[in-house]
Amino acid sequence: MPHPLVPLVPNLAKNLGDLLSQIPAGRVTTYGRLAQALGDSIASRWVGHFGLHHSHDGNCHCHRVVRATGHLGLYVAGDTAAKARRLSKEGVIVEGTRPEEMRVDLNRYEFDDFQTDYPLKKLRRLQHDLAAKVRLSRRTRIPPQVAGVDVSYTPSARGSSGESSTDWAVAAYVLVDSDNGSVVWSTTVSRPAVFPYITTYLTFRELPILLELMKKVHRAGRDCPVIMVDGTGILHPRRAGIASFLGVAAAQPTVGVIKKRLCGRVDIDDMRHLESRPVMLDEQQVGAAIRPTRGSHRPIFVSPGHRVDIDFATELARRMLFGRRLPQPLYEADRLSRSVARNLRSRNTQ
DNA sequence: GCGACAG
DNA sequence: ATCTTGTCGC
Repeated sequence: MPHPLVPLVPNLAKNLGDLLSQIPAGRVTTYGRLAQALGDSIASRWVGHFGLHHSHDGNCHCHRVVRATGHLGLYVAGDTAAKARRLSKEGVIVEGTRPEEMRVDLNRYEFDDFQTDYPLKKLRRLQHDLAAKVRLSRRTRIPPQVAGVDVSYTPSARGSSGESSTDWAVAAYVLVDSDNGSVVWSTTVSRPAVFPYITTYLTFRELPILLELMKKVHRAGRDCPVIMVDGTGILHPRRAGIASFLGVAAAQPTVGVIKKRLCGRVDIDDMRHLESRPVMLDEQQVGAAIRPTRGSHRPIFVSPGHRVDIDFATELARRMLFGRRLPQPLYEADRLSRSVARNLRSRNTQ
């Protein structure tokens, strides 16, 4: 039985292709405008990446996308000068001679009348709905075993003709003994990665494969009382990181751990080894920063996913460190998923 | 100049 | 996340 969350993930590449096809000859738009038409300007970096790596043919309108400054930017089917030639042929005046100076007058040519249903807005709605289901339950007992999950990727294999193919995702689940950090059991799952990485939308890239992984874990009778996730929980602009999604979807306690702060404010000056400091977001504590090692002052950031509170999430992360920067379940899940992804790549390369 | 955003 | 060589430091 497919999970209700999975079919709701849109085909963002197709949505973007549809938007591109709407830009008429003689007009241009910007990467940011396209991202807004998708529903969130934060996606503009992915739009730029898509512009340079999508499967391109002669009918594609991607040469009609320029930077917010009016500068032409890069082109998938040649250099910036080739992009300029195509625009000139369509009646757009390109100023400047050196490629990095070439620009168009956006006041004159910008097209922004997109027909769209804003797919990323719908995903934000899903995040708000999910946040309302999160329960921050008090907990004190560290269970005898703790699980960690992480996802790695194979670089997309590029054919000699230059067409790009889909990345493959590899998800790993590692069960660790909480007294000594040794690996008790592990498993992995692989599948194509369809949704792109867009910050604050990581859930829609990785939740489908994590749910498939959890199904496999359940069939093997290896469910765990608490799962650590390489991603954040309520430490998220909409209080709905991937650890919260996984916890609610799988109805299990989850703890989110990240290496780089996603949002919120925290004072990390002069932290002592294993000290923790609150991460605040809109006057509310959403997690904690922990200095995990003696050597580096660089903290990790922990937050509740579901069915745990901030104190438990913090204490669990501390207890699972065993001297490493990352809690042992996540360290092992990272190593395993990465090594399987590496082998997948070499198999596909030959 | 400011802000800078998981994997 | 992945791409990447040597280099620096314990």
